[in-house]
Amino acid sequence: MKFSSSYEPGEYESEIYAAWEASGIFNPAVPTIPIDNDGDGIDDRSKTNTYSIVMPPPNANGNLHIGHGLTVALEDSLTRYYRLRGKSTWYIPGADHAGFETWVVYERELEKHGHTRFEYDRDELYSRVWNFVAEQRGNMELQLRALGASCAWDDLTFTLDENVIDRVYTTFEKMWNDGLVYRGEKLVNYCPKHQTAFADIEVEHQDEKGTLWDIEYRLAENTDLDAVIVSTTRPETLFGDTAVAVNPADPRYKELIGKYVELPLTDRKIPIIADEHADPEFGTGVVKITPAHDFDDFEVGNRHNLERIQVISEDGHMVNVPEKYFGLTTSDCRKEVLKDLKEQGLLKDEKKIVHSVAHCYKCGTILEPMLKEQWFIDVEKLASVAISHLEANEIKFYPENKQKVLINYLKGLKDWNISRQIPWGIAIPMFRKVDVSATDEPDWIFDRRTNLKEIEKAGVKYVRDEDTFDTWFSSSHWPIVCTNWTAENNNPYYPLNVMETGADILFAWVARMIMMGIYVTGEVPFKAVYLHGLVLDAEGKKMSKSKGNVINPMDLVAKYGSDAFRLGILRGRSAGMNQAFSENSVIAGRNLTNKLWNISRLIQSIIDEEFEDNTIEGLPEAAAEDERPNPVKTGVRDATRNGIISNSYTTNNMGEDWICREINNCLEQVEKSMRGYRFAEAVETLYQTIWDKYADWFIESQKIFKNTSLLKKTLETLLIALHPFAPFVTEAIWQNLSWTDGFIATANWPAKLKYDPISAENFENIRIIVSEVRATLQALPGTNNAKYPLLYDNDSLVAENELLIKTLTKAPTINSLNGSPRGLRLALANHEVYLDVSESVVNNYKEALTEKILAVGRELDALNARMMNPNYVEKAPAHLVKETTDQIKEKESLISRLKQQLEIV
RNA sequence: GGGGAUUUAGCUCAGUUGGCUAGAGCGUACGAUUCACAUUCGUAAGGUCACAGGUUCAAGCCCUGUAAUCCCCACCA
Repeated sequence: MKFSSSYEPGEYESEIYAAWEASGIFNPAVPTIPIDNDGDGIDDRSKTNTYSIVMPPPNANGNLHIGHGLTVALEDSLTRYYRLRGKSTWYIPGADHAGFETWVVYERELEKHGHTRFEYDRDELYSRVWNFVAEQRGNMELQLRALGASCAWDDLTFTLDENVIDRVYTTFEKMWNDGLVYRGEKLVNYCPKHQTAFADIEVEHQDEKGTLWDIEYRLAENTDLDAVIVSTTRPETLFGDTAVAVNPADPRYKELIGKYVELPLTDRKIPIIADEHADPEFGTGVVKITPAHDFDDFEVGNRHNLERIQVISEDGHMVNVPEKYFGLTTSDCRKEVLKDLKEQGLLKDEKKIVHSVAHCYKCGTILEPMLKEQWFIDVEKLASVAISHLEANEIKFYPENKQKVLINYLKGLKDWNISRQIPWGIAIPMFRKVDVSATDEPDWIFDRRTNLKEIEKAGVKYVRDEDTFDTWFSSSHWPIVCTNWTAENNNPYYPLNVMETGADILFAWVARMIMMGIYVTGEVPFKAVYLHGLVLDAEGKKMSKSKGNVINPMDLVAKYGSDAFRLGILRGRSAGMNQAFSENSVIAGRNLTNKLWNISRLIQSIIDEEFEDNTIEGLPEAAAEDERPNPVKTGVRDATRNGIISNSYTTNNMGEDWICREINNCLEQVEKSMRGYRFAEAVETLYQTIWDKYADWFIESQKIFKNTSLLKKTLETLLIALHPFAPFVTEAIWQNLSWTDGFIATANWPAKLKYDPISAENFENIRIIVSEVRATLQALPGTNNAKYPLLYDNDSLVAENELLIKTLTKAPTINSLNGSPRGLRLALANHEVYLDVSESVVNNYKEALTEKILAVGRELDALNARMMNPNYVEKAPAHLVKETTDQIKEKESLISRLKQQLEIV
């Protein structure tokens, strides 16, 4: 006996994964480079059936978290399903240099050792981080294997691989030539701690309590008013004020437009301008304008040609301010300014308010709007082309509504800042002219030689821009670089069949992949997008380190097995929804794997018994166990795909026909669910079929009538169907069964089973009878352990299945009454089955019987009411009306029988 | 301000062109048993499908409105 009494995932998982990997079955069957074997000049691969999917690359030096666990469960189920369906599947793994994330980790590391980034130059830092990542790398790859990800490891793409950088530079050059890249001085969100700018999308806004101060700005000339009051939450920025604005339609200040006010604490005079930005309803209706430190004011400044005075430096200290305040931090400066304003009587009021404040998503530092020269992508064209492809429904979205959400986002998209002031990333391939005398040469040139700090072209010297690309700029090329798309080859793996990723990066990543995919290849990069929501803790709360409710997927894998984790995390989950997750669902998954294991164990023992019987009768002995090729042990497998081995089978009784029907339904349901990306539904269907139908009814009935060919066939079918979701246990069983061959991972998806539908339907009656016997036994008062003989009268179905019914109900005996009823008649409309109990027991059951009659009566009333409605009879489909009529007959017959019973008592 | 979603059993969720006498897992209660599996088997309880209208022979599902919860984007001097 090779099957132990329970499934121990730890004994099989790593061995099985190693065997899969070594055998090469995870590599696509169709080459990923062009071929033309038939010599017709057309790439043969474009004629084949491919399925491609790329992994959103996990951080190269990190560990997988629960979201990765979900991603793998989803993507690998798809991959394995389509592999079984005969497609050449290519699941491409990746690793992310995770620019900013990794940089933050490394910078902390530097700090720990008493260093700062400013002690090193860019190239030095880059190679230091590279080594740091190299040392840490590999954990997450092992974890992906533990989760069963059937990806093509040879094709793993790292976001800093040469081909990635090459492709990114090619695109950037094209954009530069197309005029989609420009260098501009703009306000950007800037983290003073990390000293880098961010894209709008990386900024986290939080509502916070703050103070709104009213400050008096005195008029510099004589008018009706002596002064105006402005309100601000950031008094320290007043040194950067270059105007105050009023709304042109505001009658209160009409006369003041064009006049000047004295800027407090300075000797500057600034103009009063008219701009729509000033809201007459807000505060006094007068607003100070600080173009260098506020996004709205920046716009106002552009409209009125105002000077931009930067008063906060990149490391968060005051500059370009009166001596007294110079060099202070912004918060110290604020205190000083408020104190001084108060002394001069210019601070008029202060109010507590709640306003939203921009924070660094990594360190939480308040972001400073900072005036900087950066590289920007003009997104207008890219976005509008993307919108037209989206509106043509070239990409199917799961959930559907995200398509609209994405279009809405693209419509309002602003130019994209792609410059980052951190060394860990892909260098921006732009060089600035240093020789100012070379007036004919452009200020900036594109050049790929970013390994050099300085280059010379046509005798002119240029120095490299020190900035790196926003990681989303390079990762927007992900489907292109992972599939090795080129303009020359007609790559059958591009576009991807599906892009599966988190709904939270729809804008940051998916939107950009679509824009870039179309820009580079002319085609959308994937045919479908499946977005998963957040995995929340058991209480529905977001997981976070600070809350201490983080679930580590690897812990669950170690405890219950990889399959249990996958089944558990898929359960009850649907596209785009944030959903709770608890260990319980993993336990349910573990129980299923164990159930399946034990089903297989039983079936194998039945096969073994038959085999022994046959050998006794002198049939030729099968190959000894040891001679059977075991790919898990040898790491080698037959190159041919497996067929289903047990193709010859027949059904011999109703239970067998019934299970064939149920398995067919299950297969159909799974196929349908997978087409619609309804993973939870597929898992649910398999769970029900394997447990409630196969084990509880079919296997139980097979304890009486053994049909080994059908047992083999049905077990294989269910194993294969479950394989995409529970790859390890199904493979472990497959390898342990005596008659299977090769890997289940490359088996063929099962065909529908043949069966007799009438016979299958009859088995439902048996199930109804058995269930009624069990329920009645439970309901009989005071008869907990009692077993009663079964009696029946004039019932051919029961007569033919005496043994089966007796076994399933655990009745001591079952006999025909031959026309003289006794005992308790069961509540069955079409069958006469009795429990052989004494009159006193029946008497005790009277109450339950009455209740039952009432219940059936209520159902009957509802049905009758339906039929009384002439509109129903007239308008409802005929088959429904007939169904109702039949049900009425059945209920009536049941009631009359139960009433008879009651009368007898 | 703009956009998107959710609300079904104690909990987590299914319920796909309306046919439902509303399902599952977990949990609960009662019972069983050593025979593939106690990671088991059997039985049961538990729901005015958020609320109010409407359309329809028929509404959990479609329409209108209301409430609660949540997310994203923009803005908040």
